[in-house]
Amino acid sequence: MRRPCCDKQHTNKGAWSQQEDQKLVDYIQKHGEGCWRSLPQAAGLLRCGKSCRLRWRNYLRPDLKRDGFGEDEEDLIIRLHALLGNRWSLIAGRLPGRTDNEVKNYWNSHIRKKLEYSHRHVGFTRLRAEISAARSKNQANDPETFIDFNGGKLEPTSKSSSGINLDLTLSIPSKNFESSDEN
DNA sequence: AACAAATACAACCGCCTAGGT
DNA sequence: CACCTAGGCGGTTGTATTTGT
Repeated sequence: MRRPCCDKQHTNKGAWSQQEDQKLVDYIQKHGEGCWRSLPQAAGLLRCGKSCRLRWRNYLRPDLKRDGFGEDEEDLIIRLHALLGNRWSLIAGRLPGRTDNEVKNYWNSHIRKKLEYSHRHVGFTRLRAEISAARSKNQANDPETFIDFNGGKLEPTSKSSSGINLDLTLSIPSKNFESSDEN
């Protein structure tokens, strides 16, 4: 049996209050991130360490964007998802100010529906064909190689108008590569 | 106006893995 | 090596809000 990450009987659950947020922010500003297990007690929070980490990373971090996703970002998510599947943290790593949770939620609630529509109406099918061709070309050369995949075309590095880094230099994972983008 | 259904997103859960011993 | 732990991840759930009837 796995030991629970904390004593759940003595922790709060559910939505965070403003006071809890403030305690967490204050503590991290003073001491920095790290040692999430001991943080709740040190910060005076009745929360599980994992919960603190999640709250900080997904909501309280000062570098997070809180506005909606732009077209550039949406396009990049679609392309990255076609390459990587549901590896949300990798995808989020390419989107400054975005979290894996945010990207995942956005995918599930917005993009997936759009793509279901697009699948039925040509456009996205063509994009996937391009991606697939790029993939097999790179794998054929050397399975360990890197893909330079810029905006769906094999072109040199560039940045989009909104400053998103579109230089998709990605090491191809050996397993689960043909992952769940068919749903 | 009242209710139901759909949507959006914050948060939780359990598994996996890297690193330390 | 095997074992343990903390941190990270993706899937899923819970709930507040919005939209439709």
